[in-house]
Amino acid sequence: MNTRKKGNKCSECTLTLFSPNTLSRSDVELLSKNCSEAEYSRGEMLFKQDSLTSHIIFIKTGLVKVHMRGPGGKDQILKITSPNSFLGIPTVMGDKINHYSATALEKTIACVIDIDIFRHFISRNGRFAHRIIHSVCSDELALFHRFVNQAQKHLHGRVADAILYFSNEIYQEDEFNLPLTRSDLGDLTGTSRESVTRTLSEFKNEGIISINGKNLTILRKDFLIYISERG
DNA sequence: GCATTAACCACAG
DNA sequence: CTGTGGTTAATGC
Repeated sequence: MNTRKKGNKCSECTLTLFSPNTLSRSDVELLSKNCSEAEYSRGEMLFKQDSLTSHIIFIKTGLVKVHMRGPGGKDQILKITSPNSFLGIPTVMGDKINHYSATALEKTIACVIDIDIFRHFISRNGRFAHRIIHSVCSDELALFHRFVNQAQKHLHGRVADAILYFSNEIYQEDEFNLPLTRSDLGDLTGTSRESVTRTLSEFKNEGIISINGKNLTILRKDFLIYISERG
């Protein structure tokens, strides 16, 4: 496998921009020798639950779902990862085996980084480590919120949350194409695909959103927020 | 009891 | 992959 394609310099990669002024020139040089850019198409797995890991992945463009299969065999989406973030840190730092899978939701370009070099940066470069801890912590906070919301809100609130999440966090638009199937939305909101379908058409009938297929437009964001807040 | 919520199942585009 | 309808279990008046 070609690790350094012509014109594919680490110094120009968004990874080095991830935390400005933290990686020295020699760090970047080292990184160049231990990472490789890869492209994943929709539905392709970046890594799979229960398999061994040997890499950290940095998402440059695209969208990835991080999901875990539970004891009942049902999938739960833990989070959706957008560009400029790392994937697989908990696995690499906490265990050797992936506790979850990662699957591309759309065409995704990512940098695959050797774990030893990643650990090296963490232990030698305080600024880099700080930046990583910061991102791991915001992930954890976001997860705490989702966890509580999931447990305490009703179906409508959870689906409203998901719509607002895509609109606010991912697309910054009121109109967008859902990157997930209904079944995936069920896995994300902890419900069944049928309930997602029903809830979305109820929102549509009530004039809160307009939806056909994957294309969704938020018509009454205030209502959506209201529903999100009161289960 | 009766109503509501939401999962599960089956079948049809 | 989606939408729909019927059934069913749990929970709350």
